[in-house]
Amino acid sequence: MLDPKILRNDLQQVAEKLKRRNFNLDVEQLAQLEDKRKTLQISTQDLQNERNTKSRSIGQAKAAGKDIQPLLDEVADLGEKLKQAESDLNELQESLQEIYLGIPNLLDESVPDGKDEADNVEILKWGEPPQFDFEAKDHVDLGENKGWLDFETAAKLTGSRFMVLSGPLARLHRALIQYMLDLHTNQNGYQEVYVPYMVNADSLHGTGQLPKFAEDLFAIQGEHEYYLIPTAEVPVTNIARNEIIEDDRMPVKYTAHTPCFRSEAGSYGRDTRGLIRQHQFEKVEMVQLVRPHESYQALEALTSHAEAVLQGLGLAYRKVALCAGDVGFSAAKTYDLEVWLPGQQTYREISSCSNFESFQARRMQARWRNPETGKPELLHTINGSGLAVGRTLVAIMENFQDSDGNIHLPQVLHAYMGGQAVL
RNA sequence: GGAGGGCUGGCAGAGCGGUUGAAUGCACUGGUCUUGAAAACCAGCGUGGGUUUGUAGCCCACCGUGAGUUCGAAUCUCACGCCCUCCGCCA
Repeated sequence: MLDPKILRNDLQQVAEKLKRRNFNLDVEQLAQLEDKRKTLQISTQDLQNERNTKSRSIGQAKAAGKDIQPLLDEVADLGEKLKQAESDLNELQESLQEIYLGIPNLLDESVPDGKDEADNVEILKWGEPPQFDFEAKDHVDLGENKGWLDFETAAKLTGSRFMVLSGPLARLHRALIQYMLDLHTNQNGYQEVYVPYMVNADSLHGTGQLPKFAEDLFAIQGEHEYYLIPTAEVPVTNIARNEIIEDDRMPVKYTAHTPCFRSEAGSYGRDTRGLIRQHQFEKVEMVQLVRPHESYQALEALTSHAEAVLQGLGLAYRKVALCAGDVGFSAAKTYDLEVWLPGQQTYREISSCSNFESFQARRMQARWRNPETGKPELLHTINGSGLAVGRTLVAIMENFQDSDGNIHLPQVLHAYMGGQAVL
């Protein structure tokens, strides 16, 4: 959520900035509602003041043993008027809130202009895409030929966009998770956390998935209104919801491995082959809660932590800055890391690292105590994948295949595979 | 699933329906004292919002959440949520 104050004071300017993301803010409507809110709030508070004052005088009169009937007559119709005013104000504030919750974050000035992912700007390339003297297979062929990757059984068990891994591939999948967590905890200074895979609606409002993106989520049927997490970002970031973090604990750096569940409602035709786009996938996530003036520096650091995973695995990738039209709803700035996939002859997203500034923190009321003022202030939230495990598995299979369809594992994984170097 | 108990400021913990936004203690901040520190003493110390050029003043709201009773609710009623204890079941 944006700061309501800037929406009031610089509405025109905010609308101008939002145009960069192709978001049209109805300035006229907002200004009108805001105007109404102001008068209504003032009159309501005046009535409340009147009620408080008169009630107090009734109490005093009663204590003094005076007749309070005349005073009671005086406030006879006040209750009705006040009730009406309060409910009008409430209604108005709710509709304002609804509008506010639907407004995306303002972009950082460094975000390049652009309409969609085609306009994203490449920042750097790392590593060389491998050259094969044979026709490179994609991960589906490689996995199915070995009998380790099975979409048909998954379809029987559940439906489309699920997979069954078996044998060495299932182990490699697990090994990747261990490798990533160890890297982040041992070298990058993160604390590992284990969190629920189901969350309530408040948490999803906090990080911005609700109310706007409900169709992307799986909701649980039953007595509780719970949702399967679409990313660990939701439970991990919400650890700070309604909390005030003391300065000596800042910055807070969490990493977590969780499954992620996405309905992929809006992408029926895309990536139907393989395990690039599944309803259920594993991800190792990094989340940082930082002091506001340090957030952009932290975004660079966090992105480099994700890059370290790719570098450790020896996978060629590029780093792109998302353009204005492609940055997600809650983010102010996002870097994507895209790994080279020989099977597709292209770079594909494997990590997304974003600075949300105070956008999520305001929704969550996640604050830190600024030692300079002694006051609680909204903190900034940063997160990024480090990495998407399923896609990392794809990258390993496709980049390190040989002409016989064997997979040669990067050195750092050998220990996690019990010494095995080739699958 | 059954039976109880509880949710008050950073923490602990009071609170007859009427100047209670809330005693007291701890913690914290400033000051006095001290060579310095501690102790002692004095003072300050919640959050959000409105108005406003305003970190001034004034006003409003907030004692788990939401409704209700009342001129007036932290205090009474109802519903829900969460926590704790005991019994049952269970990885």
